[in-house]
Parts: sequence; C-alpha cells; structure tokens
Amino acid sequence: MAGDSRAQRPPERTGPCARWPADKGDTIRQIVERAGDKWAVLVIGALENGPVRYKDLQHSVPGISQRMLTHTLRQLRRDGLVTRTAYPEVPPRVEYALTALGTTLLDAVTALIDWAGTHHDEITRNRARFDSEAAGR
Amino acid sequence: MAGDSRAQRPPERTGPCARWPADKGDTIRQIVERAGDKWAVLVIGALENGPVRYKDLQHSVPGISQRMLTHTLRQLRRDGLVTRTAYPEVPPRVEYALTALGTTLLDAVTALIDWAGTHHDEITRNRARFDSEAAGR
DNA sequence: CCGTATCCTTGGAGATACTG
DNA sequence: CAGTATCTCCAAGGATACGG
Repeated sequence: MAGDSRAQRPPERTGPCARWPADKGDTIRQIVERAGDKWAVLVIGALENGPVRYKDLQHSVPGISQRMLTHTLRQLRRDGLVTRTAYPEVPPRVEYALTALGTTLLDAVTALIDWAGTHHDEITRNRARFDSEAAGR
Repeated sequence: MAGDSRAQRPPERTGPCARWPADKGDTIRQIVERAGDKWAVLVIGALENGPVRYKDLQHSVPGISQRMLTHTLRQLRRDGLVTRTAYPEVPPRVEYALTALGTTLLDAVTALIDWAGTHHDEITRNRARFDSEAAGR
C-alpha cells in the first residue's frame, strides 16, 4: 500500500541478529566494543599489577594523549571496571586500580589476545597470500 | 625551509606496553580490534550455521550498508576467516562461510559476549550510579 | 543478484594551553 | 601533579548510483 518510493528509514534497531539477546543487545555491543578499544585494553593491561598513578599510566601506555587517557579512565570508571582514589596531599596523588569486575574483563580480553597470538602466523600468511593474489593476478 | 612547525607525527609505534609480545604487537592489536569491530562480529555471528548468501547477510545484519558489508567480508576473507564461493549461474549466487579458523574466533568472541551478558546488569547499574553522582552532585 | 565507485557527513583523536 | 577546554584534522562509515 501507499507506494513509499523511498523506504523511510525504518528506525530498525540493530536487530535480532543471529544469536545474541536482542533486549540487551545494545549494551552488550558497547561492552564488546570496549574490549576492542585499543586504549581501554592497554590501560586495563597497565593496571594489571595493582594501582598506578595517572602520570605513570602515561608512561605505561606510550602513545596515549592526556585527552584519551582521561577519557578512557572515565569510561572505565563509569562501567565500574576501575576505581579512582585521590589522596589529599601536596603534590596531589591519584591512583587508579582495577576492580574485581575489571579483573574478570582482563581475563576475558587476555583469552582473546592469546587467540590472536596463537594464530598470528597463520593470519599473517593468509593476508600475504590474499594480497598477492589480488594484486598479481 | 623544512619548517616543520607542527611536530610531524612521530612514527612512534604503539610501544612496548605492559604484557603483550612486542614483536607481534601490531598484528595482535589488529586482530583484537577485529573482534571489537561491530560489523565483523555480527557478520561472523550470522555465518554461524553454515554458508549464507550476500543478500541474506544484508538481512541477517539489519543496520549494515552494502559498503560496509562488502568491506567487512573482504577483511574477513583476507584474514582467512571466511571463504567466498561464487556459483556460475544466472542469477548469480555467492555464498560466504566460516573457515575452521573463523569458527575458533567465533568461539573466542562468544566467550566475550557471554562475559558481557553475565555482567550486563551490574555494568548498567554502575553506569546509572556514576551518571547520577556526576550530574546531581 | 553481486558488488564497486563516489560523495558527504560526523565524531574520534591528537596537539596545545590553561586551571585547581 | 592531575586534569579540563578548545581547535583542528582526518578517516570510518552511510547514502546513492552505476557496472558485471
């Protein structure tokens, strides 16, 4: 009916894809993407062995800018993955640490990194082959 | 006069952070980021139960654009995670399927999704608390 | 039906300077 | 020392139209 020439942008949500819980889908995606976020993963990794100060984090995660460090820490705090503790001293000292929840995420991410490490060579070979076939052929 | 007014992006690599293998670091990161890539994960999930045609993938992954579907499939093929099979018929038919390697990645990603599902409520609560504290206070 | 090529918008992310 | 505010740039991603 009503021949809508141009399907008017159905506000279709990400949709019931395959297997995941559709209701929580949005949040789940955000969380998974956090695990794929370069800076978030690096920061979490840097906190592995206990509390670290802001400044030290900048050194532990070399390429990161202040902006991104602050931003990432805020996200992680918001999700309850890290805690922030400010000591009322001079000079000011602030320490960040993983929560229990954060530690479990680190474990999950570590599993993924292990997978990547295990198949690293195979994937590199696959890419080389694919590229040469695409180019040369 | 070589006036590089603006420090020209030192090609500083991501650097020896924390714990991962520094040599393979770059590739590892790319692979992990693939697991955090929304579309890649959704496409892989859609391929879980055997080969799927291009057109059907568009429906299985609702929000995706042709551009991104094609692009994602190309990446996944390049890494050797999916295969492409074109049947010389009319109308043309092309099927994509997970490789053995792709299946193992799906497992790893599924673990992460499970983690997200398990802690979904807790994280949602954390966020709500954080936001209300930040705003109200 | 299966893609590729093109245009265009948006926000992610770096550099810099300033405040508590 | 620990952050915030502001500017800018670029590339990821959506819409669209066309080619095989």
